[in-house]
Amino acid sequence: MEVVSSDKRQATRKALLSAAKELVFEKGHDRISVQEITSCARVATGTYYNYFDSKQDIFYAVADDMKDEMARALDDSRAIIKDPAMLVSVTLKYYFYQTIDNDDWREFTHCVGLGDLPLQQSSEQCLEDIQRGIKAGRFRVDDIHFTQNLVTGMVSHVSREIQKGRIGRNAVEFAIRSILQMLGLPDLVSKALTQTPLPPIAAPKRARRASQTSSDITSITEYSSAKKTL
Amino acid sequence: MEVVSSDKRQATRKALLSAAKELVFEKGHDRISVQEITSCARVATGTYYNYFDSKQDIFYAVADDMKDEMARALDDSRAIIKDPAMLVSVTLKYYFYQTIDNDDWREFTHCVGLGDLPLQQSSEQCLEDIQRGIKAGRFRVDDIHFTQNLVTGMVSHVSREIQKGRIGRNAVEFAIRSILQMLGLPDLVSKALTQTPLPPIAAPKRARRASQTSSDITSITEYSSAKKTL
Amino acid sequence: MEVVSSDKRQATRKALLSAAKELVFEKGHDRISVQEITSCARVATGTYYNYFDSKQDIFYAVADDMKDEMARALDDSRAIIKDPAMLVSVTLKYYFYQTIDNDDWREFTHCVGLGDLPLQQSSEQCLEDIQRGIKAGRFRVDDIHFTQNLVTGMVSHVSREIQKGRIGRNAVEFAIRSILQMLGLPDLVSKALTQTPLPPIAAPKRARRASQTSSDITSITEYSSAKKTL
Amino acid sequence: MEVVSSDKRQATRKALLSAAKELVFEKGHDRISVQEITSCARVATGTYYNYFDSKQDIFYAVADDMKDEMARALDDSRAIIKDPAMLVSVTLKYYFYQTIDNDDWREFTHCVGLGDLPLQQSSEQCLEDIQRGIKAGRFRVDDIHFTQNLVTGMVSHVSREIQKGRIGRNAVEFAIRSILQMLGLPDLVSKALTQTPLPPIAAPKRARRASQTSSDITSITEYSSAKKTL
DNA sequence: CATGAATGAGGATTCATTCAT
DNA sequence: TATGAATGAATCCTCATTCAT
Repeated sequence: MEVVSSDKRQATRKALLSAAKELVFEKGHDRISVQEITSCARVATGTYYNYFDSKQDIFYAVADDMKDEMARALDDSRAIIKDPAMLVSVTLKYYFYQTIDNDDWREFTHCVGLGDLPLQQSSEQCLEDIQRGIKAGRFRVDDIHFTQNLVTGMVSHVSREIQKGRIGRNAVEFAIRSILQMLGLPDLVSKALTQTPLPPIAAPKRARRASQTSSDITSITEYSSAKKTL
Repeated sequence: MEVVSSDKRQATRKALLSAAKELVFEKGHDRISVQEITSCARVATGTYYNYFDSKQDIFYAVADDMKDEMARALDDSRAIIKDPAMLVSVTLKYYFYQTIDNDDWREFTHCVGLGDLPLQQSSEQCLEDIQRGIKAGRFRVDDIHFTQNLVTGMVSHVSREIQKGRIGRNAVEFAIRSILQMLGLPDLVSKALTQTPLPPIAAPKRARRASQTSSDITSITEYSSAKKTL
Repeated sequence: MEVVSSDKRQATRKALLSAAKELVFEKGHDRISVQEITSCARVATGTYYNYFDSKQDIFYAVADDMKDEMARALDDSRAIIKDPAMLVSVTLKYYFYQTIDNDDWREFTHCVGLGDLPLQQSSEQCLEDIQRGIKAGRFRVDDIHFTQNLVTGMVSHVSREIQKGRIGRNAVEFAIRSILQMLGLPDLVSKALTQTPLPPIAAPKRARRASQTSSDITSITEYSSAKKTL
Repeated sequence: MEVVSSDKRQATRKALLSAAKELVFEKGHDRISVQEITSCARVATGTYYNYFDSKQDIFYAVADDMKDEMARALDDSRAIIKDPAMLVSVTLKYYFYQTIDNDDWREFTHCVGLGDLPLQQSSEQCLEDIQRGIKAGRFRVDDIHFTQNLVTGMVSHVSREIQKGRIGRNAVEFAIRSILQMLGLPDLVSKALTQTPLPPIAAPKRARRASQTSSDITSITEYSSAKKTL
């Protein structure tokens, strides 16, 4: 009974979330009305407020949803990694590149007025990862919470700097290596771990409508391959 | 009398523009009402529509205003440059860095819903620059309009890529060198011109409130100096 | 089974009534939603409509509930009174003072939009009382129904006048005496019965929060003792 | 120009106020929607918000309006009174009886959720009256502000008590006499002034629809004449 | 041109009520 | 009967835009 009800409830909630997500990418957050969301989700206006307290609320929920998607996509890869250091390395790398490259996320956070919010590992999981490494004898840190906080801060900071073009993309590897060193790993190990290529993780993407930006200057996009030489 | 009236007209228009600009940086574009703009500019509500056709209109005007400011700041430097190639080089470099670094512009275009609009040289001026180079015998191009278009496109494209962190900042010099070569300059000359340091141009900036982002992770900001080594 | 079900039914009904009553005294009638009532009564929204036909309905029911409480509190006193004239006298006095002094009732009726509804004996009971007096040979009236109606009307009228301050509180005794005379009692008896002090009846009251009105003018409250001399 | 504009503005404002006042007496404050007010005032919905900030606001304005009416009605009488003591006496008496008897005010404040707000002289005017008496050598008080506050408090308190029927109407004279004594007048003078009959002041009244209360019991209203004997 | 009152469509939010389970 | 999700009309309020003066 609870299950049935819960099922229906979740379905409606999901419908609203999907509608909201879809609309955000069509128009900008402030152009969207609650009525548009509900009619797009094929429910009545009032139904919205059975699930969210205010118009803004749903956007935060969508953000959480996207974060969960990210996390889930990574979980499969994380599951088969035994080495704590490798786990940290892979996880950080994943979030770095998602923050930088996941245009959906960037567009969404901007549209919704969340600014340049970086995609990040939950601090809980980060903490667990560090603790696991300590138990396994691979990490050595003084204050575990402070360390976690610092790691989170570094990721956030470096992501932003890269996004703003103030530092290059290879700063990612550099940052991860530094973090691993901070966790007490020897230099060489840090370096080695960093260079391990990312296992192919199916980062969630929306179906894209053809971007109109590059189409008219395609002949120029060869320059982006220049990054290898720069 | 025409002059006086015209003066007054420009004054009112300027007041409206200033009000709009100021408000955009305080609140987000959609939080601003026409009535706020007019009351901030100390004119009546209706007056607005003697100068602009719609609410959106003023934001485009503000954008143009900011572009003009940019252009004027550059004009002094351009005035003393005789060599067309140098002119192109300096101008492109200026707009590149403005696009990338001028946070006011970025914030403004975003707030106003103009997206990631790059700051660019007007196509007219660009055309003139190319023509001047041709007359002076320094440039050699087949189709002058096509060339101008291509240049504009490249700047736009490369700016965006840098902003997204997909290529490093040094892509700027690379791009300029490529453009100069496209215009028919020999390799060495292109290279030389590119490396000429930018004369100090007083890029217009608003008074900034201290950013709170990096302050709490200052110990980490050393990494941003890493960009030199990366 | 009918009994069990009926028991449960009454319990739910009571829960709703209590919730409604409680909420009325916290917020004003229009601030209360059906959903608040149900959640306060710990039942589902829809359950409400198994007991009441509309939102307003429950407030009438609460009013009846309060009236019943009043009546019950009086019943003990009435039970031991044998003399019909005394019964009428005591009953009328009770309702008079309840109407005037019972702030809960006043607040409630106002909040709920019932206006200045006086607390009154049910006309049925009033009729019985009169009939009993007639059978006992103490009352003498022409038209029993008309008399009952008149009594009811007088109580209602006098209560209101006292509440509006147009006549003093002692009008209560005067009114009762007049009614007794109307019922055919000799003058002296009427007078004597009227002056019989009210037996202490535990008038139902809610727990009150301290009134903040008089506290700041305490030095003045001595004047309220003036009522004895006026 | 200012005058013209102001004229129109005041006209609209007045229309809204009248509409609101009228509607309050038809329905209860919460039954009234802004749209009803505006349509009753024959203006557009939005116009309301050019004059009042919220739905509640207009009711406070109506209250002020009614207060002003009261004050103006009294002003003629006040204008011809030279003696400060007489001025105080007459003024207080006026407000007392308005608070008690003005059913419009009572109904209005209740409907609007202002409770039993007493009609009072503005504290400014009260202060002036006291000061005038002092200058004329008729009053003698220690702290003028404290005295004013006390007077205000007494009026408020006594009004309420009378309304609740806890003290008789004659408490009015008693209260005024006490106040005059507080202001330093000799006993006999106070008494004499108090008994001066109120000059006939045209207290503002709305056209009343026939009250349904007393109509059916008219034969009983003779009892209200009982107040003389009580 | 300037003014500012008037407009009314549009949007967020609430809530009495219904109904399928 | 109980449930609680769904409904959508109603309400408050905002604001771009118009227009008479």
